Amino acid sequence: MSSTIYDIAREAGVSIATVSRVFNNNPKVSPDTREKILEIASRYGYHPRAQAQSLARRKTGLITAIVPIISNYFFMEVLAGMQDQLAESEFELQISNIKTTGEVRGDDVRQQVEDIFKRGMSDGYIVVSIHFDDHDWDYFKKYETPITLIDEYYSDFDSVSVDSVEGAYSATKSLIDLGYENIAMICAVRDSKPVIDRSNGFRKALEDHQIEFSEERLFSGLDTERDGHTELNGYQAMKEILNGEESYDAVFCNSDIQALGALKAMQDYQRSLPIISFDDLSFSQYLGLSSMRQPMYEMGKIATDKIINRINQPQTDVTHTVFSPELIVRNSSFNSDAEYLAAKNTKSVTAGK
Amino acid sequence: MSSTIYDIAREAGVSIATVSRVFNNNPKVSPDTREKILEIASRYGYHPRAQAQSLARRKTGLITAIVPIISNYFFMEVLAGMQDQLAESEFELQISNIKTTGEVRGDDVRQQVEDIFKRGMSDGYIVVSIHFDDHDWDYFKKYETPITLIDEYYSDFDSVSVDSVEGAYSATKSLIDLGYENIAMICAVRDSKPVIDRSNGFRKALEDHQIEFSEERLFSGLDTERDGHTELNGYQAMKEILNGEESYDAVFCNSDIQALGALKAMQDYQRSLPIISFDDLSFSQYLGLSSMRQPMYEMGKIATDKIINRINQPQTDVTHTVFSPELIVRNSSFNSDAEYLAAKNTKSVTAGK
DNA sequence: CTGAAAGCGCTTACAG
DNA sequence: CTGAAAGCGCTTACAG
Repeated sequence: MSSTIYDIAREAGVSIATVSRVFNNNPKVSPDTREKILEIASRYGYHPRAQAQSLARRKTGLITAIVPIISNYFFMEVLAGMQDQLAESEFELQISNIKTTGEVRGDDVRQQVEDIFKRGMSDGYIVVSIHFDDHDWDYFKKYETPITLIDEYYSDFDSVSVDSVEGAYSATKSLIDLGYENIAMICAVRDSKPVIDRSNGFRKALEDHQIEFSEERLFSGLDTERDGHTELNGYQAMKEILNGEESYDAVFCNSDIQALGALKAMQDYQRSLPIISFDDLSFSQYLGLSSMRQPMYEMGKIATDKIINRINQPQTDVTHTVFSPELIVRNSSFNSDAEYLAAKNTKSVTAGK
Repeated sequence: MSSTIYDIAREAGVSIATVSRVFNNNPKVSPDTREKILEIASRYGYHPRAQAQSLARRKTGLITAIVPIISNYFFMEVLAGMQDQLAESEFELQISNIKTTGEVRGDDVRQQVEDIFKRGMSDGYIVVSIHFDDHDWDYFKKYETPITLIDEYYSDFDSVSVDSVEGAYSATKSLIDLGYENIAMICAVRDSKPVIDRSNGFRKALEDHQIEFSEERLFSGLDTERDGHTELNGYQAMKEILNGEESYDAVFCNSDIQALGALKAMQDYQRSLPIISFDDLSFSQYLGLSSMRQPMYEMGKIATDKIINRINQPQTDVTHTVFSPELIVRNSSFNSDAEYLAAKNTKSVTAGK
């Protein structure tokens, strides 16, 4: 394609080493030479080819975030944290999306992730919301490449996550504390990691408060796109709750995106049930939706910090950061706005920002 | 770091050329040799380094999507289209985010984009929702690299976009046809490209229907984050509309994300105004929000198709695809659900999916 | 079917 | 301050 270091060197009447030095900000180049080279380079639109540099330097200056398409909104907020943290570093961010739904099975997901590691494109990888068992993670150690996990835990890789079980427990408990007794949960695809954790927390909270748990309290929706983390899935699940025999008096919902659908179902069926969900995406505030807040931005920042440290200091001890999600109370927790306002004035409630 | 082609060749007792052939699926390798090499490679976790391959092949097999952080939700849907289209090709997708807001000025944005081109990381670039004047785009031609534009137009690069002016015109007209006469518009940062186009369409629709246009009909909100494409901005703008002297009877809103805030403002102030917005993000259906639909998924697909063609056939004629956005009518267009239901049964309304 | 060799576009001691 | 040369890890005609 375009010009190379040889073209510039020839034109400037110097060796390629000197041209290289100019672009690496090596101070040992005379001002005159430097200026001349810069001028010629800019005329030719020359810049060292990234691939050639990585090869010669034996490092790429890149960090790759590996993200399932599923994580959509969640990831957008994590991403912002990564960006901001990276801004002060010498690394650039690349994003690789992998498919985790549809006809794609577990093995296939592992293969996709492995392919990314194999290509050796980056100096380090931040893997977001991808869940494997210990055996699989263990297998990846053979690539000897720095890896940091977000929203997942494995003992030998740095990680940052939120305690989902505890989060679901507190959300459910807060509903119980508000006086609701017959609580349902909107799940998603039952064997997905978040659903397993959150339904466990839900169950435990009920049992700890002498409310009988049964599988029938769990509604999973029909849509399995993105493991059921869709508006449609939440709509379907809530519809089932509203139209069933049992009359539930409150709902804990697996994710904000599903809650959006659930809210719509309540509206369509002219029924209203208190609901608390999980994530606290940026739009939830505008829906008046109570939610367990995952500090996604911070998670992105911390993970980025960890991966950079590990790239620079491969031998440091592995660290795990686990956040306790915080409940953001908004009016969806209540049967009416009046109740919400009343509650806001007592200290039992953490006001939404 | 890990093993190279030399390690594998030595271990297998062959030349590196043979190892290379195996990984390039060159049929001219004896089955025995192939199997042996594959076995050894898998034991070592060997795979050709992407950087070295690109250098030797003089192509990277990569397509980079350059995206402003601003485009968030819009981009998520475009991305899905790119993924699906890429699945059948030999290319992989990389995403590069650039900052376009905060302290970052126009020149800085150009510099960020240029840096990406310069690094020469990819065989082609899809630039999403980044707006420059002709002079700047012209300047980029010197990189002689394939570029496709989404949500932007420049004569010498392939592009796919939506006619924003026309879209705003139809949205406004549909409000007028419904009988509203005193219509306000929620803008965002006034000199951003989408706002300029959409307010022009808005203005033209009013004027064509003998409704006087004035700058006072335009409400811009205070928040300038992401050029004002935020929930908060929409909230602020709607608050101003509701609390002003003038009593407007309907609102055209610059984007769905702002409409979300506007809806919340109506709720908080216990007032309801018919509203139509622009984008039709996936959640809008669940808000009952009428919106001009941008076919984002298709735009992603088409752009991907164009860039691949150009990489393979650099000399083809430049093509431009311009969509006319389609109005998706939901109940936010009306003063009450009853009106919506009534309208649904006449043919003047395109039903929401 | 296989190997020796040139080349991709850089960086970086080393020597001066 | 500058250059010659080796090396980064591959691919790909060319010759056999």
